[in-house]
Amino acid sequence: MNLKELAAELGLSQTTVSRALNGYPEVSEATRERVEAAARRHNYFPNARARSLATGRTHAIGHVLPGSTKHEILNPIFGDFIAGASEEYSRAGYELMLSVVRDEDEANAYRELVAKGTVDGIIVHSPKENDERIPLLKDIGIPFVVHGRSTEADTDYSWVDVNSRRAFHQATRLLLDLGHRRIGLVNGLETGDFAIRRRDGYLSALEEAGVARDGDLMTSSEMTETHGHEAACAMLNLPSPATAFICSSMIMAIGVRRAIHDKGLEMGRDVSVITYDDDLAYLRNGTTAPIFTAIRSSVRTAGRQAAEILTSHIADPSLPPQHRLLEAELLLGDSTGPLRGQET
Amino acid sequence: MNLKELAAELGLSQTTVSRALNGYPEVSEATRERVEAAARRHNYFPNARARSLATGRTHAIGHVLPGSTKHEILNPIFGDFIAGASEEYSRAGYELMLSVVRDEDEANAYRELVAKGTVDGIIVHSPKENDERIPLLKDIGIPFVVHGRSTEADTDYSWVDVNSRRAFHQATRLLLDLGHRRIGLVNGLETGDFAIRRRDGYLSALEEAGVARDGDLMTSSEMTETHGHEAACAMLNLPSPATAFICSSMIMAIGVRRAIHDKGLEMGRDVSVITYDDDLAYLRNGTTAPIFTAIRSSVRTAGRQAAEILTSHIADPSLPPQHRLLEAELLLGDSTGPLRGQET
DNA sequence: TCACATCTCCAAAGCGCTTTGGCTATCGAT
DNA sequence: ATCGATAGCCAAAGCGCTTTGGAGATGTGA
Repeated sequence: MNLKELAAELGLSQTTVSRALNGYPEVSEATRERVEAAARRHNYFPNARARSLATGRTHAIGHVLPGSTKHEILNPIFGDFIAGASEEYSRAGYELMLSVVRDEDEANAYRELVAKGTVDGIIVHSPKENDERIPLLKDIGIPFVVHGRSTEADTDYSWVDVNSRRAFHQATRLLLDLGHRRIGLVNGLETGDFAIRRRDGYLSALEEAGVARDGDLMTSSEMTETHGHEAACAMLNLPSPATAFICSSMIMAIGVRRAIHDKGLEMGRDVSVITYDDDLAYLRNGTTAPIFTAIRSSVRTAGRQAAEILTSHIADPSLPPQHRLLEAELLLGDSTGPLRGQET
Repeated sequence: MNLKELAAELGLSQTTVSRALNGYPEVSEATRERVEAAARRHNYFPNARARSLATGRTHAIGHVLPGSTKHEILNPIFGDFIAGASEEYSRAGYELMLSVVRDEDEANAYRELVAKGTVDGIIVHSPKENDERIPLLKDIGIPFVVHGRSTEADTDYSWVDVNSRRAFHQATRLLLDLGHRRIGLVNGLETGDFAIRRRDGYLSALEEAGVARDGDLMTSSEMTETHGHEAACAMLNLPSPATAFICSSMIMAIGVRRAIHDKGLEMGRDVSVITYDDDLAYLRNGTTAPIFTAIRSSVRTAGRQAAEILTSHIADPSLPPQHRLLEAELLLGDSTGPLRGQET
């Protein structure tokens, strides 16, 4: 069933039917109702491609992710992020187009997406330091929102990000206050901009406390359970072992916990752990009380907010870039305690 | 830059330019090269909406997921599944459209997707027992592939699935052979069809061994770490406690492992654990040797295969439904051992 | 030289919608 | 009775592409 057929059946012109369904005022209430009833009856929906050809708007948002190569892993927070974004998309009537692209093709992927006219806006995932995609998208001139920020980018653009510098500063500070001096940082890949901010927060807290940094207590790798385990094992076997850890994700923290157990130690009593917690639906940090002491910020919320900013910019391209800096909350769980030996 | 402009610049008709770019034979090699060079130079890509309006094909695949409500969690395997599917999509020139839909809207979502003409085919995720979406999609008449199967559906349709009945049978059998009789099943929600098959495999192995089923040793819940932990705690505290566990996902197994440690026991020595392993990129079961004894099947492979079937059906709708039954492999790790007490 | 393929290209229609620029009928005001 | 405004509708153009049905140029064999 298409517009022409529907109009024919109603004995109306296509113009009138179209206007009736799109809520234009120059059609009487009576015929509007008649049209709407017929549309429902025939399960009529205007063809999206035809509509977007006519209007020039696609009502679709592109999400481009790196990760089709074997070596790249698909970020596990992505699921929750789009779940949040989808809340806004379904409200505002947008579709979500997903492209998983090899890193080296990414710039082309954006150009192509825009040239082909498949999307009205783009969400940029996991920006790198001084990410070249930002000037590229500015150049192309399509609305976009970055999940995270790219330091040193000198242009202004919209982003949604967590104040992870502050969060990691705060977490490190807590461990320092508990007496810990050998604090291991189990970070994600420091090609990602957010990982760099986290490290900065960690380092600045150490510096404030007059604790020297130690390269042996800092690792950076893909955020998997096994990497967390390996990193913690190494740090626990140092001549002067780590007594506390800060992890960049729950999954890594789980690996760290395993390393602590392997060593015959107990988390919270012998070794303290604080983890960053994206509040993922399938990886909750305890149901009632938190298990890990954690710096938490919902990535689902971030997704929703990014989508909100983007749809508002598509609706009104003259809007200035918007920023949302989400503050993570520090939740005390059972995985932290005072430095052992100090209490005796 | 659009076709008209490009044609004007080349002094050719739109027809010729279009044919040149689409590889039709009725254009000379010389002009084809000239056209292709100009297209590259101007970064020209045919507008996808216009093309699909003209051809009737959208070159897009729809993935519909339940999960926009607070209570539903987005399946964490989804990321890897689409990473696999995307390999095929980018090869075959398809886009991926994602809809996250509330459960009650799902039937409508499919109808709308098709009526709007936004996709050429659909991948159905997490089918339920006797899922009504299958007859619905057959009725609508759009190519689709189901990830998983829906038992008792009397119609034939394309699917990709793991032989999880056999896998769970085999895993249970191994534990029985090791002497275990109190084997806990920590299953996913048994509204999902795959969870039912897994339970069936577990039960049939028990029955073959003449071991009576025990409701206290079987749980079914969302596949989260905390649910795994809770389930295992309860089963370890039974008057006649579990001595072994079979888990439906790595994440649950991690929760089970935590419960075992909480109890002061050691996994592999005191209590055995076998887990199902989707081979997720961010949750590898060890890098070199497996940590958990596991039944493994790559969900990324499943995604790729589902996409392959779907694109082939779109290319030739007369093809009969296709099925891929993937066999999981049982990998021995350190989490299993003979029943304690029997060895003495 | 002519008839007939064969190459290479083109004009125009059409995909299903929105939107511009009318046109007609009605009604209140003059 | 006339005029202008307004409400309600419509015909047709146009979005950017593909594809049908030729048309002209060139080559081939009789």
